[in-house]
Amino acid sequence: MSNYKIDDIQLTEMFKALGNPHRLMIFKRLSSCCQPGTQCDLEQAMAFSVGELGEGLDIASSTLSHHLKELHRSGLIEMERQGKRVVCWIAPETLNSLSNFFNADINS
Amino acid sequence: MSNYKIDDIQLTEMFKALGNPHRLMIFKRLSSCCQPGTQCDLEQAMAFSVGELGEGLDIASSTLSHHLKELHRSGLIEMERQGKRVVCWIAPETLNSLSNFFNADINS
DNA sequence: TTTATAGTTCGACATGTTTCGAACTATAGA
DNA sequence: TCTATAGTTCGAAACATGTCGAACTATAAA
Repeated sequence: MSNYKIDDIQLTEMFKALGNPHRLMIFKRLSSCCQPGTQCDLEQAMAFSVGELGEGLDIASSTLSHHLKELHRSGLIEMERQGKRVVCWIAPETLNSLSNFFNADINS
Repeated sequence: MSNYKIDDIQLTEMFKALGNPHRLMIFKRLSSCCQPGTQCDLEQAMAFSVGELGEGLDIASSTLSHHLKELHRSGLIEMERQGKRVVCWIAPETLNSLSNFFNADINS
């Protein structure tokens, strides 16, 4: 089921976060653990490190860090230090909530 | 079914368009004709005029016009002059495509 | 304790975005 | 044809964002 409703301010922040090509790439990379039609409920199972997320993006690490901070602030991703690295994963319920926004009860 | 895949550039533009509080409000207003769990297949049946979309937003008409242009350029909405007014409606397939993006096959 | 690896924070700069009001275009009706 | 209504375009100002390199912090390993 999961009908948790995100408020408009947070929704705007999430879309703003995804409205940048680099951040969209990062988000897609993080989403790649989720099988079609299902929710990624393993959460951290397929988490990526900051360095892995930046591969192929051709941006400075400081810029990458900034983008990840934006994704985190918007509520789209979670971050946690694990030893030398910081790992990231899609915030649970995020995919469902956003899918629902376009799917159904948008009616304010 | 409808598995039309939007490319990353257009996707970024759509999210950028929705990443503004005024434009998100407009988009939600336009989506309000769609019933929960269904696609709005009447298309223009519940189209709104530019003026109607700006009601309660408390922005200048030039600003409203700019926001609608952004929503249109991103591919989220359609616009058409009907007499004295210009009417807007959600671009068909948009809601499905975006819902699918979060629902399933994000895998680039 | 020193060194290497992994990220973050900071300041600066260039570029985009939001917003307005004024001036404009398009249509319909008197 | 003149006027009112509905939107758009333009230029300017204020503000936000994306980017970098340099300097920093945190952890692990030699």
